[in-house]
Amino acid sequence: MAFNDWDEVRTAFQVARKGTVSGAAQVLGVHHATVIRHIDSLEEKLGAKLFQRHARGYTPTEAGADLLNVAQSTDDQLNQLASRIRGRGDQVTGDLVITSLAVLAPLVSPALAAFQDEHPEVTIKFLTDERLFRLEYGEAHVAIRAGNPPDQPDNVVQPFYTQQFGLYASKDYVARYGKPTSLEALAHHKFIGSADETPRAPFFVWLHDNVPAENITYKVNQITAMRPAIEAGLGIGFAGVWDRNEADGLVQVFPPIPEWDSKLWLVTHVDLHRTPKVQTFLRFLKEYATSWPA
Amino acid sequence: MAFNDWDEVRTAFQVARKGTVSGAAQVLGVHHATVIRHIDSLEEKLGAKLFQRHARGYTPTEAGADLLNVAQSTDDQLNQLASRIRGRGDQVTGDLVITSLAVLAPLVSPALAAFQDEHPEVTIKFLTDERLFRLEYGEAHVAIRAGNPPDQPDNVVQPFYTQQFGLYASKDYVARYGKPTSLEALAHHKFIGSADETPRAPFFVWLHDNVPAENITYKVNQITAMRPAIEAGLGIGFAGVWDRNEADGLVQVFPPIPEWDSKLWLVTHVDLHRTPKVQTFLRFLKEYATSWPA
DNA sequence: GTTGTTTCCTGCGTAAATGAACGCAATACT
DNA sequence: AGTATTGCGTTCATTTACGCAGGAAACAAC
Repeated sequence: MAFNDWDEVRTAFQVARKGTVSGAAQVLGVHHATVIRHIDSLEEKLGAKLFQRHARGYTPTEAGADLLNVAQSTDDQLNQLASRIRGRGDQVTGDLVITSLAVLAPLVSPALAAFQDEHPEVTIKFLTDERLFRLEYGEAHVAIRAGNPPDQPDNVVQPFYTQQFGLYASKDYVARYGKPTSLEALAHHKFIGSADETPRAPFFVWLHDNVPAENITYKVNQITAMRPAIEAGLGIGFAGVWDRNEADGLVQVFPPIPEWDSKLWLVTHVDLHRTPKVQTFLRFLKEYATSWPA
Repeated sequence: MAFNDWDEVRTAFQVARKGTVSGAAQVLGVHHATVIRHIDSLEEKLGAKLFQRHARGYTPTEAGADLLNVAQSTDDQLNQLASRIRGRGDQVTGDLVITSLAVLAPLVSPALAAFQDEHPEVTIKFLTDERLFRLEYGEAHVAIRAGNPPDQPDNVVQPFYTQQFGLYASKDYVARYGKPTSLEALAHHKFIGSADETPRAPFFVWLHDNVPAENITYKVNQITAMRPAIEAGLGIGFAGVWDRNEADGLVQVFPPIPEWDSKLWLVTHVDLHRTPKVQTFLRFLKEYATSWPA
C-alpha cells in the first residue's frame, strides 16, 4: 500500500498550490506546524523529497508537481461527489425501490404511475416476491406490508390503508347456487380458503372459525391464485373492495365487515426514512390513498 | 469546501469495498471503533447516509456506491503516483539541470555529453547566466561554482576541480612583442585585466598586485570577453590549461603557478543531494574530471 | 433450543496528533 | 541603513482521536 494517509496528501496538495506552509495551513485551518509534520511524514514514506524548503516558502520538486496534478484531480472529483450526494439528497431522482405483495399490484400501480408522472427523473422499481425483501440490506426504499405492524428495530412503520374485503362470486356461481342473504346461509356454500393451517389474513381466520371445514372446497397456498378461482366459479372468495370486481364479472355476495379488514403498513428503514426522496414518496402515497374506497 | 478529511473518505472506501466495518478495519490496520467514528463523522458532514447498518455489515446506499467509485479511482491514481515517485527516485530519468559559469562551458560540455550518452533517458539543461541560480528555489539540481567555497546553509558543497591558469598570448602578439622569459620581464608587456576594482579571481588579484596598473591596457567586466581579446592580440591574458589554447592559435607565455589556481565546487541543495539521480551525476562528473589536466 | 461465530456499538484510559509560542532567517519597505 | 513583514522550524502543553474491553444482537449450525 502506498499512501496510507490521504490527509497528508491533501496537506501536500495545498502546500503545492499555495507555495508556502503558512498559506496552506490557513487554507486547511490547521497550524503550520501540523503542515510541516505532514509533509515530512509523507516524504519519509515516499522516500523522496516533494518540496525544496527555502526562506520564501516551499517549491515543489518534480515529484511534488506530479502530486499536485493528481491531488488536484482528486480534489475536483471529491467536490463533485459531495455536490452529487448533497444534491441528490434535496431532489427526487434516481432509483426508488418499492416492494410489496403481488396482490397489491393492482391497487398500488396507479399511484406509482401518478408519482412517476409528477417526478419524471425518478425510476421506480416495483418488486414483489414471496420472500420478504429486507430493508436493512438496502433492497428497497419503501415496503408495503400487510398484517400485524412489523416491529423490526431499525424499521419505521406507519399505518397506510385499511383494506376492506367482501365476499365475491362469479355470475356463473350465483346463477347455479344463488346468493346468500345472511351469514347463516353461507354455511350452505362452497368457499375458497387457504391451504395454510394457520393463515395470517384476518378473513381467512374468520373463514376457518365460522365456516365448516367441509365447505372449503378449494384451497390455495398463494393468495394470488384465489382471484382466478373465484372468477372460474370454484366458489365464494374474498376480494378487496378496491379491486375492479364488477368489471371482472364478479358479484358481491356479502359486504365487508370490520372483522375481515386487513391493514397495510408503510415501512422504511430508519436510515432512508428521513431522506427527502422517501419522504416525498410517502407523502404522495398517503395523499393518493385518500381517494381509495374507505 | 466539501471533504475536509480525506482519511475518512479512504475509510468509507474500504468499508464499501469490504462490506463490513471489521473487514475494513483490518485492511486499514485500525480498530473497528475508529472506522465507525469515521463513517459517522463523514455522514454527518455530508448530511446523507452512506451505508445502511445491519447485523451482517454495512451495505452502501446510492451515495455510498457513488463514493466507492470515486474513491476507487482516487486510490488507483495515488498508487500510480507513488509508483512514479518511487520509480523516479531509483532511476536516472527526467530533467537534470546544471548551472555554471559560461566560461566553463567548454570544460564541462564534453562531460555532460558523455553522461547523456550513458543515460539516454535524462534530459540535461545547462544554464549559464550572470546572476546566481538559486538551488533552494529548485532552479537547478547541480551548480558548478568557482572561487571561495559557498557557505549557504542548505547547500551541500564539495570540491570538484582545481583550474590551473597560464598566461597566454596570440602568435601575433608574440611576434610583435616577444615572449617574456621571467616574471620580472612581464612588467614590459600589455595585459588584459578586470574592470572590477576588487576582482574575485585569484589570477586577477595577482595581476592587480604584481603588474603596474598602466600595463593593464585592456579591461573586461565579463570574463568571457577576455579570451577573444587574447586571440585578437590585445595583450597577455589568463586562460585555463584545459582550454584548447594551442589549437586556437595561442602561445603559452608563462606556465601556471599555484597562486593563480581557481577552485571549482560542486554545489547541490541538501534536499536533492541524496537523490540517486544527482548522486549518479556527481559521481560520474568527478570520475570524468580525473581525466582533466591536473 | 442451544451453542458458536460474526458483527456492530459504547464507555474509558492512553497515546498520538495538534495548537500555541518563541526564535531565526530572509525579503520588502521606507 | 533600519524597520517591518513574511515564513520556516522547534519545543512544550493540550486536546483530540485512537485502541481496548465488554456487551448485545443476529445469523448459522448442530
